[in-house]
Amino acid sequence: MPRLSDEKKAVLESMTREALYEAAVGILREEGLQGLTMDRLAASAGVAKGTVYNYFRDKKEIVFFLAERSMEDVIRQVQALDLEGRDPVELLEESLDLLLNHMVEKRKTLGALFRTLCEDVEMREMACESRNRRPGHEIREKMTEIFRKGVSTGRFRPGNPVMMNAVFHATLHGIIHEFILHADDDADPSEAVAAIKDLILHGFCPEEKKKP
Amino acid sequence: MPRLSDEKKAVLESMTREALYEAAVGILREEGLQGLTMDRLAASAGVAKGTVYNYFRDKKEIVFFLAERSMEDVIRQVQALDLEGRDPVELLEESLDLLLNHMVEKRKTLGALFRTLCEDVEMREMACESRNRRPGHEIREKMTEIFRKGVSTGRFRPGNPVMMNAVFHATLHGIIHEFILHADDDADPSEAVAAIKDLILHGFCPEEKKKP
Amino acid sequence: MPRLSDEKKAVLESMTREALYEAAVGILREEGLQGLTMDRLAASAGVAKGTVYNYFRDKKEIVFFLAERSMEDVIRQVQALDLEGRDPVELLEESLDLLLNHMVEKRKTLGALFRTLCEDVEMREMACESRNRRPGHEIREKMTEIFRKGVSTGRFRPGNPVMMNAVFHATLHGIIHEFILHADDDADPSEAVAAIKDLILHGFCPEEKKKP
Amino acid sequence: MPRLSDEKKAVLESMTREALYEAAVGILREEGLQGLTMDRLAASAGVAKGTVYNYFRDKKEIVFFLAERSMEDVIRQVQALDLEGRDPVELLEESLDLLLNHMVEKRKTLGALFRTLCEDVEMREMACESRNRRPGHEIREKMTEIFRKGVSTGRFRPGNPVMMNAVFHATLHGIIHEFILHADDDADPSEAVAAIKDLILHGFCPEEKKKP
DNA sequence: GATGAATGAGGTTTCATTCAT
DNA sequence: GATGAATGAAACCTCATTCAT
Repeated sequence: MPRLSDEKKAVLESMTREALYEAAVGILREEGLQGLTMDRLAASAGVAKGTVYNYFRDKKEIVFFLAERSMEDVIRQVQALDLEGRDPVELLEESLDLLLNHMVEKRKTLGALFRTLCEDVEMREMACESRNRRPGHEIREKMTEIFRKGVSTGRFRPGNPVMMNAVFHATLHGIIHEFILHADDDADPSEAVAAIKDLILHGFCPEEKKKP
Repeated sequence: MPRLSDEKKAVLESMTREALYEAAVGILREEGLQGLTMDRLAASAGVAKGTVYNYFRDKKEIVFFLAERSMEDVIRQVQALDLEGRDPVELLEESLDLLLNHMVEKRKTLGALFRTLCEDVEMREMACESRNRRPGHEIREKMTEIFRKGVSTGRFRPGNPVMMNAVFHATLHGIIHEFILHADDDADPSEAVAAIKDLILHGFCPEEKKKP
Repeated sequence: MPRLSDEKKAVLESMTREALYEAAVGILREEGLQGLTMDRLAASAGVAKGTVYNYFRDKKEIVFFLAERSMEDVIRQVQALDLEGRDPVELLEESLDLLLNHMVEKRKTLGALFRTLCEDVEMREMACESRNRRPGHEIREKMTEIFRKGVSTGRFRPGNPVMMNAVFHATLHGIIHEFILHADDDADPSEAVAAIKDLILHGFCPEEKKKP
Repeated sequence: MPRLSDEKKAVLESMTREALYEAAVGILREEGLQGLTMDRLAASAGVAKGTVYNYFRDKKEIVFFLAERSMEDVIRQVQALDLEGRDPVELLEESLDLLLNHMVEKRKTLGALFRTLCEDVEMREMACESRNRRPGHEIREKMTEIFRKGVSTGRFRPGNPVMMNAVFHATLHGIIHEFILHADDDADPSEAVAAIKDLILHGFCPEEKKKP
């Protein structure tokens, strides 16, 4: 019967992990990154301080986990995009939609995470150590492909696809900070989203017909 | 007699302020935001810790001062732009040049400042309390005018000028974080700057002739 | 049937005890006393943390066990010395050889143990509670006999044998700390050993002929 | 009038230092090294925790300070010994008297300190980094001179003076631990002291006439 | 009996701010 | 107005021990 026991354990463990995730996200939303202390996190998740350290080596690992966890969905969605035989402009628009929706939904969490990731020197180095640890790198890679295709097929303006991709992400990054984060919680972000799409699509793709 | 004494005082005071500014910027550049403690600031400026508190109520005020001080130049430059009888597209490009140059020059300082300003909940509220306290608001206002003109004259794409302005600043903000901050100190940012200009100008202004 | 089962149990239990001993000694050797945490001990011995507590009430008991276990050999050897009809000087030298050899071999372990035993107030009291719990007390008792004989036969200098014995052990104790412990791992301790023997033998036994 | 002010400050500072020293010694005496936490030290000295860190960078520095401070007297005394034209045996006895008296007086403090110094890996390295930082090194150096003289003049037994010196100090070290520390607080240590002197003097100096 | 996740008291250190001189 | 020692809240992290499975 060890099978059952193991399963139970796994379930319990994942429950605690989940509780920690939820608690952390909640704190970020309400009090910002400064409120995310180990004490508060433990209390908010309903576990002892030491327990948190059974799940994460240190605070940095928690932020990493949060980052990865809160991007899981959108990473899957972007990765699921089939590039073959598709118009790069359409692909850019589709992925932009995915990303913007995701950002609107998780604005607070993402905002806090990006800031943490940028802020902490050690953490930035950790993230850059291996390309693969940088949260969201999968998205960047997929998008690079789209930019490459768009440029090579002439559907995008000429330019270095890698640089365009970087500018693209920088823009999204800025949007999170400046825009969504500062907006009132209840404000309808749809107008802003439209303006951003406009900038990006016109900015990268030459005139002609875009999705009306 | 009191007249002269007052002047002396003012001069001395402004010298200390200046020393504090220089010291703070130096620390930010070398050690990042985390290194900016009151102890280090005072020591680096060559004054006592208590003296810092004679000039600034608390740490937040210092960061505010830094923000304002390090944008003074570019604010003046942007404000000096004469909008009358000029082509909005040209104006957009000119101001973009001003802003990007400024950003490249002061990347480290600005990066640290923006992050602080975003991060701290209290500080954000303080900044929003009165429109006028938000550092750089003068630039935002001037740029809004440009966007308004561009849209109304048809030189820019149709849209809400206020929203476009916000997207514009968000993009610049993102650029600072993602781009300039992460780049190696010695990396030549000119290619990135070009890509950004491309995005912005094409993104906001309809095809036709742009500055070659 | 129960007989066999009991035996099995005993064997298993002693195996675990042995594993714990080996693991503890290994940790002491490599990382010093600070590395000896219950977590590391359990992991290193290949058992669960809780299991350790089935074998030892608490951490202090482990250190006690280590102390006793690592002196077992030398205790047996010293106890095996036949005092009857022997020259006390010879006996002193023989037992000194035994003890010094032992110390050189197990310097790291013994060093860590002695320090722990000295340090912890509770533990010291526990050790003194009953004479019999003090690790190595058998050696002390045997040596007292030798000193008694040596003094009463005039082969040793006059003095209180108990006090001489205490000084003798204190010296050995100091040697472990200062000498063997600090020496490089590869250093040849033979010169030091010779110097110690010299001090002890000349110090306790009046001139004449010693083992050349 | 800055002169007076500076003096006052110096006095105040040295008073706090003194208070910290006294408090630390008191804690060591009563609760052993484990009781010496920053919290307790601060409370016991009547200052805030942060204040302790204004005087010592970290805990290790405190222990170092204690070590140096509690050996100051005896270091001065030993250094004051005039080696010229004196009998090495007499010198050995005199310095031994100084050291033993000192040890009897400060047994608890010294015991705790030696143990700390031995125990902490980092600290041991710190002490050994430069010969000069090892507390008490002045004594060791002076004594080496005595041993050198004693051996070269034939007043001591033949042998490597450096090694003899090391054995000498190891013995004293062991004495502190085993002997004085374990003895009841009220016990008269004079008999023990006599036994130690006997061991050392006979151990290092060949028969003949010693101080009666 | 074995397991190892949970516990939480306790440790060290940092740093913005105050205030007597 | 300048000074900087004192403050103490608050942060992160460790680890011996317990206990439900």
